[in-house]
Amino acid sequence: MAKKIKPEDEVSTEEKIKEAARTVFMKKGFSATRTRDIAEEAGINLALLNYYFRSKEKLFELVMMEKFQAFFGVIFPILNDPSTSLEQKVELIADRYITLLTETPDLPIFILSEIRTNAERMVASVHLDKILVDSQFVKQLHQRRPDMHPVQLIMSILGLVVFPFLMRPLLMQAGNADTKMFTAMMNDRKQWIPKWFDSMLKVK
Amino acid sequence: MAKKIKPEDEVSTEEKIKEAARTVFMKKGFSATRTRDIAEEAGINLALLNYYFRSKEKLFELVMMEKFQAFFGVIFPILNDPSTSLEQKVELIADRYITLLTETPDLPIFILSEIRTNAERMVASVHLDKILVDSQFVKQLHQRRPDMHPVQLIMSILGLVVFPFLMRPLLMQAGNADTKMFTAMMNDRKQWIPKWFDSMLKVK
DNA sequence: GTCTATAACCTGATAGAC
DNA sequence: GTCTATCAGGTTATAGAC
Repeated sequence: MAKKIKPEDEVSTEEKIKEAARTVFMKKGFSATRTRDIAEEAGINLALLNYYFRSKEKLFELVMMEKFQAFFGVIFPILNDPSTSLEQKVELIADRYITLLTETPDLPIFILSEIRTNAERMVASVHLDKILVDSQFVKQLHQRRPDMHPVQLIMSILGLVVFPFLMRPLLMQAGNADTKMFTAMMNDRKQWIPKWFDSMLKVK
Repeated sequence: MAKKIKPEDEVSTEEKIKEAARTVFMKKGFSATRTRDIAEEAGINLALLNYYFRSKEKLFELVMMEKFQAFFGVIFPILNDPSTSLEQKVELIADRYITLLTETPDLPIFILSEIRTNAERMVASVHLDKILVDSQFVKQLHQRRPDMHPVQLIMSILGLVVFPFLMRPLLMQAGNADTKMFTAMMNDRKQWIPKWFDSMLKVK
């Protein structure tokens, strides 16, 4: 307590802008966002945004890197953990992603939308190729089921976990689900996705 | 032949603009697209765009409705066909979607991105709720597996089929796949997705 | 550090000649 | 129908006062 100079609730202007940027960029994407929106959301003046972050692009990149990290940071450590089995990896991915995305459901559509315009730059910072090719996951899968392509398996798990969050706005608007029901459905998935893959992963 | 006034390759200016709009909107989305981009792509003047379509928004809505129809028009007739079994429906969905998306891989990200900004308007034109609730698919599933939620099943099929196309830019940029390999992987899916669901759909 | 005012630029849309 | 020129409004970014 004595160490703190500022009280908990006193947030720096810089952080206020960053937080506002997270909110607005996530909701509308880069192109549809105006710096004025961010300034208003932050409760500060437009000029301050440029004072702290130089430009809309620089501020965006900051947010993007953060979100990118949040999204892919979940899966990489799991895939590379030598102490877990294939089955446990599947279970962990399902569990961690559904937990993360239940908190921030807009994350996948944000990432995927912005990748569309910016695939080159984004990819440079992930190294999907390196990370996948010599991961524990790939080795384990090759040993167990050399006939299965690791990318196919990853895409299947992520498809089952992430895709519902991409359809969420449509489902909820159409009256097929409310927040509570959607969350319940996703928690169901935490249970049966691992079971589903268990039978798939059995040695032929 | 005698009926045709214009030769095959002579495309009307209106159609040239529409086609350019499809290309540019699909690639960049509404906000990031400038009417000047479309005019340039069409090889015509900016003024002509407004002459034929009045505004950027009107032109976009045209394209959007078309693509929306292309995307959802695949699944609805299959779900409502009384002459096919559940298993056949799964197989048809996988087959038709993978064929469609192999031709137009940008379709899903386009639809989902624009829904984010425009969920309300879009949903009005789909009636997901009505169409799902009293579809043949729902009836058949309820009879066979009353414990399974139809939305869960649809999301799973679509997740497995559509999600890879959303990851495509990332995979290809990262060097994990080229166009040919991606297409091969998706054709694999045409085969095993139906098999996968077959065992799932068996009566308990 | 924070504000107001404004510069500099971009973008959708139109007027008017041909 | 098609073009050039231009308007009107909006957007990012900065200058300069406090």
